[in-house]
Amino acid sequence: MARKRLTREESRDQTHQRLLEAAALVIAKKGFAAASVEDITAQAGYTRGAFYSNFKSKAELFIELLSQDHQCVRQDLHQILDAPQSLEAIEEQITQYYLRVYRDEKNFILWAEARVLALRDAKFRAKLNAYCLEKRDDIADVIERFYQMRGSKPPAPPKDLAFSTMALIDGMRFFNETIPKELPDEAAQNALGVIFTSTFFK
Amino acid sequence: MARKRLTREESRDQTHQRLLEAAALVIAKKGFAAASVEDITAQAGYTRGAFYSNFKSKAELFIELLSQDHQCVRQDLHQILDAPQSLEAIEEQITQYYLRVYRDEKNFILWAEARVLALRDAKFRAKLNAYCLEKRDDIADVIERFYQMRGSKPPAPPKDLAFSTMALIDGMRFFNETIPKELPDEAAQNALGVIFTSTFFK
DNA sequence: GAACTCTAATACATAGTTGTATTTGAGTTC
DNA sequence: GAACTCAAATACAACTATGTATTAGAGTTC
Repeated sequence: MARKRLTREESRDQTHQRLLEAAALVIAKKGFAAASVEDITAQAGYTRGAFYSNFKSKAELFIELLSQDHQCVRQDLHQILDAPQSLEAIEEQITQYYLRVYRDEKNFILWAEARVLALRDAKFRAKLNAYCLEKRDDIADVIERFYQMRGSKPPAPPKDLAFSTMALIDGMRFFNETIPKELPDEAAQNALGVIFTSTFFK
Repeated sequence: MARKRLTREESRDQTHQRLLEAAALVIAKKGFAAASVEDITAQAGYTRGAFYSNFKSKAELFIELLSQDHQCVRQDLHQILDAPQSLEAIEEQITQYYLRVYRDEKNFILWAEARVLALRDAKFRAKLNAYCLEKRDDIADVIERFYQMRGSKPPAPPKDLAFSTMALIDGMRFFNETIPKELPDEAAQNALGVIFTSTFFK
């Protein structure tokens, strides 16, 4: 039960990370605007002093939180996609990967919060857009390689098709979350599948 | 310049409506959570007394605001779609209609706010879902009639396709709003067009 | 037009939030 | 181990928001 005696830097990093995790919980639960600094630090087991000593503002904390999730998702995605493979394998792996991400309710809510915040905070929007474009480009790469493998031409610029894909998935995820009864997983996947198939495989 | 002397009911209705309009402005500007009752009434030229005399809560006001917009949009849509017409005419009119709705930034933001609020307020979500399903059914009707006219079978249940359509449009609208530089109107429309075409016209 | 009624203003009491200024104490340096 | 440094706690002052209770005054009723 010997608890390690932390160095100052380790201790600070621990606080920093705990605050981020607590913020994820509280923001998902109450929403970004309604989540007070007090709420976040209390959830993490600290007082507000810890917050102001670690972050300049709530928005800054939030963007760091999103950054971490973005990097995680991105890394996972690359691990799947970077090895060259067959069309069928890619399809299968993307589906599997997608199902995994799709299930994570907390992070889904965080990104939804982030999007509305981006509508009115220009600085925040700039950061978020950067992540968004990275993701788009990753997806556009896949689409481009996909069409190359098939030897056909994409029906629109791959980057635009990538935006469409992201829009479609996010939007469906929203309905799936708020009206699960009317749009169960199977229906959502089926509808997505139809559109993907007809767009990318026709 | 003779200002009409209003009856009590007229006066009350006027206040009610003005508060709704002011709320639309303020909520779009600051977000639902950050928009205080004071902000809203001040914007309308009243004090908080007017608010509490007209609404039970901010959420109730908001849902009424959304209801009005929903009914407007719906009525407009029906006016276009209810008269039987050719495939080409429908396509053209939907495009025109869509472009009009697509432009309205304020209401777009309001619905985005509404969606995140729906994630955590069950009562609010129930109301919003009702509007959402009405819209889905309207669109599903169009899709169904569309395939009947063409004499082919829809590739998925029309209601699910309707959800996809809504998801896609909302999602693209979001990118178009936050990253207009990367996704200008033409690109968004083009990408949407490709997906619609390949899904519905293949 | 006097008594009445209801809408919106005002007053009030409470509670929550923010950021900074200051203090405390655990880690660091020598 | 004494002096030092910095992360986090605490204290503080200003501000904002909420809902209700009460009041004022414009419409209504007779």
